[in-house]
Amino acid sequence: MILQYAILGFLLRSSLTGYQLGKIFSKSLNLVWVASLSQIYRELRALEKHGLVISRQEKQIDRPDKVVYTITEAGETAFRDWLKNYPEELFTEKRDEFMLRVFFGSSMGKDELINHYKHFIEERLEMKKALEAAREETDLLVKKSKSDKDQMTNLDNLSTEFLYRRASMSIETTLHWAEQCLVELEQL
Amino acid sequence: MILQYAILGFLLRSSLTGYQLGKIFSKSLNLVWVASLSQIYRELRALEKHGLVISRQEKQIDRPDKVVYTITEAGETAFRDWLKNYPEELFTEKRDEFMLRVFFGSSMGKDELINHYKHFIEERLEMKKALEAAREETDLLVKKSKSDKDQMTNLDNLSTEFLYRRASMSIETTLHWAEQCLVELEQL
DNA sequence: TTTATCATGTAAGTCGTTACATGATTGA
DNA sequence: TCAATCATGTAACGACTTACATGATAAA
Repeated sequence: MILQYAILGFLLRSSLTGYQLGKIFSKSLNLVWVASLSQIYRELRALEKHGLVISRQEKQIDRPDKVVYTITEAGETAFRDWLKNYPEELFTEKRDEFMLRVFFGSSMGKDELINHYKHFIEERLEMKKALEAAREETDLLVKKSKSDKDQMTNLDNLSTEFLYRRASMSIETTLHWAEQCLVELEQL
Repeated sequence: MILQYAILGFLLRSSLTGYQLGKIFSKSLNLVWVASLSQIYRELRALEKHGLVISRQEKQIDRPDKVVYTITEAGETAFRDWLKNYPEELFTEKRDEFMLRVFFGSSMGKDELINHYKHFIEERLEMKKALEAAREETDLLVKKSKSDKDQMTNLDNLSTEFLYRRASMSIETTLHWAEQCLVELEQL
């Protein structure tokens, strides 16, 4: 289960509660791998059953007690093994409702199809803005926490940059595609 | 359930068995929406329970009997309703193992990460070839079945063309991205 | 001779979402 | 005062995959 490795990857950096993991997922990994809280809680229990993480209860006065999970040596080994070996088959989901609608486009009228493309383009433009905002935010964080010399010299920041770049390029391409489709449809 | 609408969309063109639907899915819709046979059989039964399709048994001597499904008027209405309304939220899955690995790239060594990118690029190149082959095949089919005048003048062929174009542009962008990442990694 | 195709399905299990439950604190 | 956040989970359901089962024919 890939989600388990993602959790281990975060726990390798620091011990965390399920709730904190949920936050981290939605903030840093939302473009790449979505995970709901209840999923995270379940996988944490599964990981503990297999001895890849251990938990300890922490009492709190003002808030409910929390369960902090720490990666074990076995967990670190499992994570590193997974990470270093390129898999025979990469997990990539491909279920795209918009493309399905385009596929059945001839069952729509031309105007309906055009309407679909316009909506789609609007959405991508908003996604583009949201992505740029998120990117600037992480840039600020990096600048705050690192000296100028360190910037972009380590794998961590470079990988984050690559990730944003891919998301951005992907949206840009999709926009070009949709706009071109729209032009050709309207010429019809 | 979106899969049900996809099934209805095919049944609108002609009556089919579950097995035939499975073939059609893997041949024409594999880029867009994957569906396993057992899923298709189940959804066909669900559709029949709701009166959107009807089945009839057909006896065969040489082969096992088959169950042919036909769309009903209610089914056609349901499909057209779904198709004409752009949804508040498009279903798009985003769980990408490679990006997850890139995200945790700093937990790998630089060489391992480079190795990952090289594998990834290899795979995309193969996907590109496979896509071009599939495209030529459908082009041939279209030329066989249609006169020159009809070509690219109807929504059906145009939508198919759009679909391939998107897949092709997407692979191309991914390739550029990965190659650029590789260059920057190796400069490090 | 073995593999692929035709044709149907069941069963078990995994993965994922949504709803429910509790209850204090903090900010608008 | 209301919503949001912190913090933990359970329960139920829905979607999807994989393995199993059967058994004929035709092509490599």
